Amino acid sequence: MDETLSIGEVATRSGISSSALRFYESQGLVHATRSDGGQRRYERDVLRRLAFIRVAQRVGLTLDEVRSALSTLPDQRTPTAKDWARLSRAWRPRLDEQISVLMSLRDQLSSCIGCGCLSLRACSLYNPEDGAAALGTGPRYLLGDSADDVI
Amino acid sequence: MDETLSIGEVATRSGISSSALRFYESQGLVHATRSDGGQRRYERDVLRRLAFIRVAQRVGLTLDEVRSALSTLPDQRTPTAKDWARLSRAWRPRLDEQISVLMSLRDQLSSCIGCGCLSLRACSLYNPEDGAAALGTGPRYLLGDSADDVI
DNA sequence: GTAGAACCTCAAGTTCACTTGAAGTCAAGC
DNA sequence: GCTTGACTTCAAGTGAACTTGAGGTTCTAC
Repeated sequence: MDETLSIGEVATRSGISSSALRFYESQGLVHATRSDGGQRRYERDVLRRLAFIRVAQRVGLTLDEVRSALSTLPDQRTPTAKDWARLSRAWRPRLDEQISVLMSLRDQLSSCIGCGCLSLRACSLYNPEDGAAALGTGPRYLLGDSADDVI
Repeated sequence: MDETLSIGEVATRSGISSSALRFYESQGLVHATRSDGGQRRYERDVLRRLAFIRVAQRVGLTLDEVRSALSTLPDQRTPTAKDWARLSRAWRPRLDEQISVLMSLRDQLSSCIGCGCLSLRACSLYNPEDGAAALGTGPRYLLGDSADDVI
């Protein structure tokens, strides 16, 4: 009975696939030691770390942001409940904002449904307050551009 | 003064880039006639269609879903305000669900912050009610898997 | 000691919603 | 007539978060 876990065990217990675990390691999100034969061996506290990652993703963080957050954890000792609480507290405003954006979208939609306009200054579904600017190339998962004077 | 718009005019008025407009056409989301020289000419009502697409994306629809929705519009006549209202009414439950998922995440997070657990049955941040199953390959923008017994 | 499951690496593929670039054509004003 | 800017097509690239596959090694159990 040793104290470490194989990648398969971690995958089963965390619900995160082995390939994703290897990917996370390549991205510096988790760490594993190796067996004599070169296979990954995980400390038990990796599970909490993975839990953090999972929930952070649900909150909408990118893995880059997750890495930054994790990098503020102490290196020397196993993080405590307090450490994790500190990190997750930072999500609150973010969640609040997401919720309020969706709620205002819903409310505006209700008033737009009456007229079927969908498209005007009067409607303003177009101009969400969050000025999420140029996102570069690639897909846009949330559009935040402005587009006035349509129709 | 003709009645149609060039791609540049549509881009300016809709806030959607020319390349995106061409892409939308290739995906069957919008339609354009052609000038004698082969350049795109848009009817004025394309702007409302684009408005619909934009807002639908903000609600979280994929372009595939947008195409399905648009395909229920009448082919023979220009869609009326009523037509658009019918389509956007379908978004309401979707928005409601998104909001409630985020709100329960926020609430659970609040109670978890107290203990820093982030990871347990007691916490349940892991098991969101929406059973969004195997999403196939590619990135996961919203995780909905279950992973019990972590830690 | 060996079968078979589980692991390893590395490169390439996947999805979505576009963008970028190359190489050429059209349209408007002077 | 000519320049210039706006347009055309088509192929390939982008970013995020992984997955898949090929080809090989290790671990465990009998």
